[in-house]
Amino acid sequence: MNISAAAKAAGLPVKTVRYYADIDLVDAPARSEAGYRTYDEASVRKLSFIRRSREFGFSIEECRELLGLYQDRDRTSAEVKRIASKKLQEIEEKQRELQSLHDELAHLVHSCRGDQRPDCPIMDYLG
Amino acid sequence: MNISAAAKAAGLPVKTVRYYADIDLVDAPARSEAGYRTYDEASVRKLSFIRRSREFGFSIEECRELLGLYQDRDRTSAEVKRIASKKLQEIEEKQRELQSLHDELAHLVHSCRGDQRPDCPIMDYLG
DNA sequence: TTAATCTTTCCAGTAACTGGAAGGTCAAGG
DNA sequence: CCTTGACCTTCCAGTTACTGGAAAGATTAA
Repeated sequence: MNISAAAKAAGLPVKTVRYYADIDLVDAPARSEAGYRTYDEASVRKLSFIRRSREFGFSIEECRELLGLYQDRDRTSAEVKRIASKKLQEIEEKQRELQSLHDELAHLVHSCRGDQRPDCPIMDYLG
Repeated sequence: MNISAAAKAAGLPVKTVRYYADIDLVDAPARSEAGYRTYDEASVRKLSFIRRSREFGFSIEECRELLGLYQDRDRTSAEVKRIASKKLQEIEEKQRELQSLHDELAHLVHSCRGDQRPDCPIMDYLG
């Protein structure tokens, strides 16, 4: 799999996929005869995991820590569990925030007439 | 109201409040005798509007556009509704993604023995 | 064969802050 | 009145996480 197929599968721009290897967030991929980066399913899963983590406000460094959970075989599973549980709590908090954001916006959208009259409650609320 | 009170009321860092005026996203605030920025309820509402919009995933430029919509009463609410509906769909997609991230991590946490042995069963998952 | 569409590296630029120095202001306590 | 400490100011530099573009090599489809 070349970089654009992998990027598409992971839901990331090609540039970003290269960038993540440049900063050693992921391993440098194998290269083809011609020097093209080649990817497999495992690297795509990893990139996808990073994308999802990034979308929810985890910094690159936090992603590094999360990936480390899976990769550092020297860690005891107790430590993995502790770190993962902490991140899980953070994710659950983000879920609650996102839900309230969703409810708020949904309420506004549904109470908006959407016609030609400039009396939209979205504007009233956010203004 | 000085900048820190306004920032607190709007839920933004002081630095960010100054930044938003620097980039002309909001009007430059009035100044006290000593040169301190002074804010009123209206400017706090506007800053709060921007914070909320940013939390909904609008970029600074989109915030500029939304502020323009809000301030131009000749626009129809249909246009505002269209933009807000699009953002709502994006939030719903984010919710699905966040759930999958949650599930993945929860699986890791729950399948971990939590003892001293480094044999978490899904450590191989990401390659 | 040729045009289009990949891919590479490298370097520069962007978005949206964020930190820190150097210094002025203000309210409270001694 | 003086000092202390928490404010505030400007300016400039640094950060994070990409993102764009040039120049050149590789691959594919017609």
